[in-house]
Amino acid sequence: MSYWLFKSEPDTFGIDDLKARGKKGEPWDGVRNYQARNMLRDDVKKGDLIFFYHSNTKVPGIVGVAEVIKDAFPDPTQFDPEAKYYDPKSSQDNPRWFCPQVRFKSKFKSTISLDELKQIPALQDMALVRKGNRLSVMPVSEDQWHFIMGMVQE
DNA sequence: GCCAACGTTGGC
DNA sequence: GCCAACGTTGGC
Repeated sequence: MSYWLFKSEPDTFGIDDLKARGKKGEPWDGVRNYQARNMLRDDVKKGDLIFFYHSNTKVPGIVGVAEVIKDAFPDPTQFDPEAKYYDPKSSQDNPRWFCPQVRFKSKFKSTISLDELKQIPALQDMALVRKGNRLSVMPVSEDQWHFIMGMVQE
C-alpha cells in the first residue's frame, strides 16, 4: 500500500465536499499535469491512503484523510467540450488524463498547516515543503505518513 | 491581488 | 530543438 498527498482548493472541492459524497466517493478529476498524471495512472492503487490538502486558502494544510477505492480510469471531463477540463487533443481511443475514485475517510479536528509542516526537520524531503513546488499529487513515505498522523489531535 | 516558480506552446 | 511568450499554481 502507498501513501499520497492530493491538493485541492476548498472553494472548488474541499474535504467536506468529499465527505458529502459518502460511500461512493468522487473521481479525482481535473488533474492536467503529466507528472501527476503518471502517478495517478500508474502508481495510485485501490486501498492507498491520501492526505487531503487544502491549497489556496487562508491556512493551507492537511485537513484529513481519504482512501482510493478504484484504480485510475480515463478522466471523463477531458472528453466533454462543456467541461472546464476539456482537452480537445485527447481522444476516447487514446485518453490522455486519468483519475482514481477516492472516498472520504476522516477529517482532522484542526488543520495541520503548511507552516507547521515546514518547521519539522523530518519532513524536509517532502515535495510539499519545497519552494516553488506545484505538484497537486505527490507521494508520501510511510515514515512521513506516520509522523504526520502523530501530529493529529485526538 | 500580487508575483515567483514552473509548465506548456508555438514560431523559427 | 531552442527559447520567448504565455498560462497556471498557490503562498503570501
